[in-house]
Amino acid sequence: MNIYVKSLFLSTIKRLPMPEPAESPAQTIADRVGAALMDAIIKGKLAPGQKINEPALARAYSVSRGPLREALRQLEGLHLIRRTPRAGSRVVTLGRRELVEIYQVREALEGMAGRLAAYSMDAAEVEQLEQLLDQHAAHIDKSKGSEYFQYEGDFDFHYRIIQGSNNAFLIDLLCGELYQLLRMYRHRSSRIAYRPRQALTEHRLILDAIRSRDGEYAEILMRRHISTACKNIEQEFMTEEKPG
Amino acid sequence: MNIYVKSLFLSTIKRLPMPEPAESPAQTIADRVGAALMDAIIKGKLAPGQKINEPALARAYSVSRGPLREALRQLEGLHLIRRTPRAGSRVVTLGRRELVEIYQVREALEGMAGRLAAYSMDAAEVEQLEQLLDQHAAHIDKSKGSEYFQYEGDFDFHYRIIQGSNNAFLIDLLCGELYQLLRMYRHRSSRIAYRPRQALTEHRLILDAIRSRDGEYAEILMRRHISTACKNIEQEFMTEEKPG
DNA sequence: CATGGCCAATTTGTTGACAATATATGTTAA
DNA sequence: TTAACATATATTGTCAACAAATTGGCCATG
Repeated sequence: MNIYVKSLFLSTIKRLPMPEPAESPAQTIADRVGAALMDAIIKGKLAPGQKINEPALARAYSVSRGPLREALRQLEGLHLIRRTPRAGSRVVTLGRRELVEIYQVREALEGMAGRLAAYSMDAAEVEQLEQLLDQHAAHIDKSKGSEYFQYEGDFDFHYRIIQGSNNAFLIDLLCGELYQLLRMYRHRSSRIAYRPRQALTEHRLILDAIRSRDGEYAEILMRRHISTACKNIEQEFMTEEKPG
Repeated sequence: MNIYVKSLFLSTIKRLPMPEPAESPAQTIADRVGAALMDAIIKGKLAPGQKINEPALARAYSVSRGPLREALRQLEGLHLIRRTPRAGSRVVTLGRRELVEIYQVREALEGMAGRLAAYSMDAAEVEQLEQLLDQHAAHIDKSKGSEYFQYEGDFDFHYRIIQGSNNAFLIDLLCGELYQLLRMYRHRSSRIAYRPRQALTEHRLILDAIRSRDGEYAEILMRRHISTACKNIEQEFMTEEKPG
């Protein structure tokens, strides 16, 4: 009996120093083609509503249909494609209705993330967040052109707050599936009126609320911030549908 | 996806490992084995943390490994299994921390569902909901024993409110992935102190708020209701961990 | 001219075999 | 005995071929 316990104990110690192969490129083909497809869908290379031809796609990515089909299952879980049992898969079509629905959910979840972050983030994380916003301010003052960076920076801010919520399930939900859909909208209306200065101001307010550990206020501010963003994109949709 | 939900709440218990193809002819093998695995995980036939052996499982369900792997990808999206690239998949382990995390998300999302339902449900749906609660009351008065029905009834109530939210994305999120995890907890602590009378009372309050189109109040009541449920299950966990 | 059924061709679903990798076992040296 | 190494087994990942089913076109018919 002692022998069992001892050897078991030692073996567990031996495995502990081994870090999780998080960064190692030990990804499978299915994972890689899944990521590639995700990128292609978000960037519009696969148009919304487009039918997915498995043999053709497999040839395009130089893989077999097995991993491809696994990737498609994964993308279905991310709401990026819709498949009907024996009729094939299509890239999801995101309209104005879906925009509002997704942003309603996002408002609730990221509002919660803001509240939780106010309770869970430590001083160092808050400090880093402030530095991030300083960088954003510098970028805005310097170059008006680089809109792309503004978007990425916006994502970065929200991303860190979500991470700061310290709720693994929430993090998974927001970063895993919801954000891919958001990126799809972003890419589509890339010439949107983003107003980086207003966004930065709102970000600073949220940061202040988090720093003073006012979770409820952080949630309110985050919800307003997201609600505003939704209205901006929605307006873009209107001008898109009625180009007159 | 809808098929899952349907079979869930009609509470038809299948003893066969896989649903007969005749009942779901439009489904693919991967879908059927996915549903069967989901059921097996939720019911504990595949223990939490258990390693998944693909050849063995494939033999058990009389399928090839292709569809099985597709099903595993799907289950991974539902957070029911976790897979590491070349080391295989394991059934997810749900502890107390995960319970709180999931219920935090549930509280936010179902609270929102309650609010939206107050604005979107029509009079007929409200009426049907009231009839459902009347049935629950009758069941509680008649038979104290059938705890199982109480649970199913609880799910049914929440399910209808979610549907009433009229937000397809929210419906998909709550009914699709979150509810499977909830069912897993429920099955694990099946002897939980459920208190159907208190739940029914709270349900009636929520219904009243919806009927009077008071979305904010419906949200508050729903959040409290879910928060209470979480505390109940959490207490069960404590007695489980410290059986003294 | 429209409609309905039939046939062919493309596409999806599935399978079993093959290759690459990780896990387990057994052996040897310290 | 422990630790490290080498081998062997088992399991995961991948592929190409097979089976089933849907889509589209075509022809015949009302």
